[in-house]
Amino acid sequence: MATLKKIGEELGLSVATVSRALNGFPEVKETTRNRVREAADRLGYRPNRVAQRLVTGRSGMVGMIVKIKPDMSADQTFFEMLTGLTAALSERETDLVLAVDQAEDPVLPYQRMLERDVLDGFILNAPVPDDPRVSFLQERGIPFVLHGQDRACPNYPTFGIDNFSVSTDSVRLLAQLGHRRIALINGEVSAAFAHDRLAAFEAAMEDFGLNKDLIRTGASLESHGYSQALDLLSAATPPTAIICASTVIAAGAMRAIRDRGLSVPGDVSVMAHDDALPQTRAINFEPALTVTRAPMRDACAPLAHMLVDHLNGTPAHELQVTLKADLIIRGSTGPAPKPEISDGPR
Amino acid sequence: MATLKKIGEELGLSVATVSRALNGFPEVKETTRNRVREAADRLGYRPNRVAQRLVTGRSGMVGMIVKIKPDMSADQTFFEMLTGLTAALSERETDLVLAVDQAEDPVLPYQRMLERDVLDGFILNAPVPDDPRVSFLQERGIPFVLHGQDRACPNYPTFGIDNFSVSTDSVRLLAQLGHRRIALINGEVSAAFAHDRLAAFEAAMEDFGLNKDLIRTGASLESHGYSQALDLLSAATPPTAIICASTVIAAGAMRAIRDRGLSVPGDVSVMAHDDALPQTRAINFEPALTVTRAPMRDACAPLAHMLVDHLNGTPAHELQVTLKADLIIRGSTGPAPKPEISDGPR
DNA sequence: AGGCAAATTTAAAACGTTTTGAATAGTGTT
DNA sequence: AACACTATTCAAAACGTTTTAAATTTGCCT
Repeated sequence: MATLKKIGEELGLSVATVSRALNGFPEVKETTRNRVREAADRLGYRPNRVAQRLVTGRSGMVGMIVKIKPDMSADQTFFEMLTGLTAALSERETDLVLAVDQAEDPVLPYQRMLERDVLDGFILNAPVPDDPRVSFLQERGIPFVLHGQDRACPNYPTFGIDNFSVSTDSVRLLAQLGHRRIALINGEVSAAFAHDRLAAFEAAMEDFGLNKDLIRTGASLESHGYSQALDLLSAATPPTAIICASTVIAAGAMRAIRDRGLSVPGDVSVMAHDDALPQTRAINFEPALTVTRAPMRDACAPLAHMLVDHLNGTPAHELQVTLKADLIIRGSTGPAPKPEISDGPR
Repeated sequence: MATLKKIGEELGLSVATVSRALNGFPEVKETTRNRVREAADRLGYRPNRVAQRLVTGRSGMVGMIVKIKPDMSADQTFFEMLTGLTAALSERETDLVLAVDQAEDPVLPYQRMLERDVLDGFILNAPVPDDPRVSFLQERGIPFVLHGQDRACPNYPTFGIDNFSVSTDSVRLLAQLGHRRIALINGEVSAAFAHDRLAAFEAAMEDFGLNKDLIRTGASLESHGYSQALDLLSAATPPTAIICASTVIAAGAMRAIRDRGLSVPGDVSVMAHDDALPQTRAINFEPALTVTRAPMRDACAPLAHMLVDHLNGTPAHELQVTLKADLIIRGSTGPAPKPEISDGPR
């Protein structure tokens, strides 16, 4: 293995100069820098990361803890995230150390990982409102970046989408199409994103003077979408439009609508939020699904770079990105069916 | 952070003694060792892994590359493996660095990972016959452990199951039950395990003087099991027993048998090899599935420990384990139906 | 008490890098 | 030719550990 010393001996230079030459310090003469670069290339020099880390006090590793479900499966997006994160982190000379969490206590695996290891920081995902992991890591001063959002004005880096606008845009679109009875089939409200979308849905419905009583919550499963939609449609005043928290739920909802002998969008408009799950593509729906869209995979690179930037000293308040979701109108939404007499407020 | 130096100053000892005391060297006096241990506990000492690695020349990280399918999903067992591996590796103070492989060239991701990083070794899984990754890593002297088997007499650590006995045991069981027409619905023969099971199936059938022409190969999918079984059963001389490469395939095969109006095991016996996939449990079949069994999860700890042992100098030939699969007889296998006239060799 | 071996401890080197403070080389001015 | 800069390079310390070789202490025997 070529080392700085070897390059120095080769050229009659000190290690200090060689180090600075390669790291782009301004005080080294250009001709020297070129000689050093040439020698480094020729000898196949690669900096010893372990030595770098010893002196800089950093480990070059960040942690992420995957929560798995009892059936040992994980989120559909997990591999996409993993791919994107490792790729982006490797650009910054950073490794991703993974652990799997089966514990009840959400902070325990983080605690264990900190004890065992020299991790520079964490990537946190799938936050719940007032996430205990956030306070845990903040108390100990461990840097992290949160995927999603938890508090309104956090003092830590976050990257997420504006879940309020997801609901607001959806409601506005449907209201403008003349829908009055708009249902929401939400995800688990224990998740922060669902919590925010619910609050925004209620607020938007109120803004438009609409009843906000058609709300269902549960897991992001096809079967949940199916059963909840079926239930909504069999009520005395069924919805004419359904907003689904995910394309998976939308798939179930559309199946329920068809089973009731109704059509999309003739009788019921359907839309969803689209995280771009590889298995359930909104474009492949029949008719193609109208969505608010913010692909999970777009979050990988920003998350990685924000965390490394934060480790390098960029203050948290410069590292807070909230993306607005795109609104993509396709065939699954249309004008509300002709209003019935009993529709309006009495 | 407490360091060796700090503990030494606290007790009036040199760092060398403190180091040796904590690492269990025999030449340090017991009373001293206890004083050091007490001080280390009291000060919350944790060895700086980066410093340890600098001096030992090891990084304390091993790599594993996950191959994902185009739909961004991975093997069903992946999370189970991940859980088991990280747990076992952490016992040996080793981290698992994960990368995701989407490349065509199987060695490219390994090359990239080696360039970028200071990895001590690799865990290789899902080998193909004459796996190019094996020769690649061997050429460069990178230690690794292979999950599964590739060659008959490898000179590297391996942990796998005896796929020959999987087929032999299955064929013997069915032959002893009087079956003459035994089919094999195999996995992709590109995988080493399927290749071995096929070879052993053919050999075993020959040993029993049976025709070995009822062989199908393909992906480990329910739909593959279904279509292949359906096809086999509609032949002129359908099988009376089907050996499936996995429980997933068996699920499809059993569905096909029922769709043909046949019963298990009355008309057709079904058995499979069981890697203990969490989603498809042999015990939950109706009737419960007879299997050769070797849970994937049992491989995690051995793989981890074998790799670390190998890194610590244990020679490869002491690190080669081939487990025999258990044969678990349940309700899906039974005596062959009454033989027809045309059965025997003419 | 003196001597010798064994038991225990120590100082120092090593790993490869970054960084501090000092030294040298180069340039232009008087 | 001496001076004052600035530009460039260097030696050495530091990070925290392991390990080698040497030094010290201890115990035992005469």
